[in-house]
Amino acid sequence: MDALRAFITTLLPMSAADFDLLRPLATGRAVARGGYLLRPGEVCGHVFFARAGLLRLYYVDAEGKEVNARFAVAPGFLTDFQSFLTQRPSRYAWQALQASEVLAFAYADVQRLYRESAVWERFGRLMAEHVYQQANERIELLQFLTPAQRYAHVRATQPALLGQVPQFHLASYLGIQPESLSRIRRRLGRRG
Amino acid sequence: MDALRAFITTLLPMSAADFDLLRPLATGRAVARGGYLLRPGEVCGHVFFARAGLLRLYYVDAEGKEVNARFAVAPGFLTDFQSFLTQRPSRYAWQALQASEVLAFAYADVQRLYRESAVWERFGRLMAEHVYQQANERIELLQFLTPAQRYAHVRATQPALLGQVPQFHLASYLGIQPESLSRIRRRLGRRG
DNA sequence: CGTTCAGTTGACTAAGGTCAATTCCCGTGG
DNA sequence: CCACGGGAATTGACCTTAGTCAACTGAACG
Repeated sequence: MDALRAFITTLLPMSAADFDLLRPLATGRAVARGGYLLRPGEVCGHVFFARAGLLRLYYVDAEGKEVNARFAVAPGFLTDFQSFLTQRPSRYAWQALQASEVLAFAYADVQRLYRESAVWERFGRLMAEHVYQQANERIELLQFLTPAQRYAHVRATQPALLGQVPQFHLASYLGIQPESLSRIRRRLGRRG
Repeated sequence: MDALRAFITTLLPMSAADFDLLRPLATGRAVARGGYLLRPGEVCGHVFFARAGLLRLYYVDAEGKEVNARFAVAPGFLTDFQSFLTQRPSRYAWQALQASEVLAFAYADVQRLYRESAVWERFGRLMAEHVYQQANERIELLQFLTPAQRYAHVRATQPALLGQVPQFHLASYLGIQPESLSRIRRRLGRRG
């Protein structure tokens, strides 16, 4: 809970009393390596806060291929925001790449919290804005950079990912094939 | 103003009194074809509501090439949300493709409105969530579809754009060259 | 008319995809 | 301790697709 409080405080400082409104809504949950927090077709009913572990969000395309959309490293929030907001079935899956521990917050609880607390309503806005900015960075990564530049960017900005995420998962995240990533790495030199 | 109220109501129904909090913050502005609401390097100090017209948001990449990020058709909101939220210089430009009329809402006014009105704070959250969903659709367009599929998708979901936006601007939006778009159109057949 | 610029077409290049074979890495069991 | 097995990573050969560059067409406008 302390990690959660610290994380939330970076987005919006709040009193202990305000934070206590959230506390009873949390449900702990452990996910084994390979286990799922969300499967395609399910409605994403929770926002999760990862206390420990590593997970991937992936999409299954028309040909049945998995395409990684993002990775979540603890500590941090994760959800399918689209499915969560609309309460419609998700086309994504959240799978643990390493054994992970999360806190889960249910949709109805979150919506009620928004209604009952101006501070949390504000937090909701800041969170949505934060998530938007992440999405925006991903758009710029995809639209303005070549695959090699995208790899270099990830290496520069999230070097921890390179060590923790298998290369074929990273390739999918970058929008290329594992073979291509291997060749890009050779061209750029293996430092990092 | 009526168009604005109607647009806002689709996101969050609100009383006339609540809407009246926004009314005095609006400043009208006309933009000639080719004119700018925002230039690269400027801080995006406003949220705009387009009452009439057509505009494009574009990015200037490292080689000086313009890449279209999105189009705004009236009625609708437009801003560089990233620059607006952080109040840091934008790397984008908003340019009118057709003579346009907008209402402008200044950053300080919007932030004050959030602080002073729970309804508008909520609207801010819903707006951020809405913008996030748009960003998400764009990510899916870029990451999961081939250029030809992207064109087909735009043709299917925003057919009005095809008639109003010059083809070379659309190509840039799709992440390809004008010559490639021309060939894709030939391959798919020119219906639409 | 002639100028201009978007759009098209063709020839060629470059970069990533695909498929198959091989090597590397690491954990397991003898 | 070492041999083996299996998935990940790499490499090679070839294919597909978009990019590039240049020429040409066509419609809009003065």
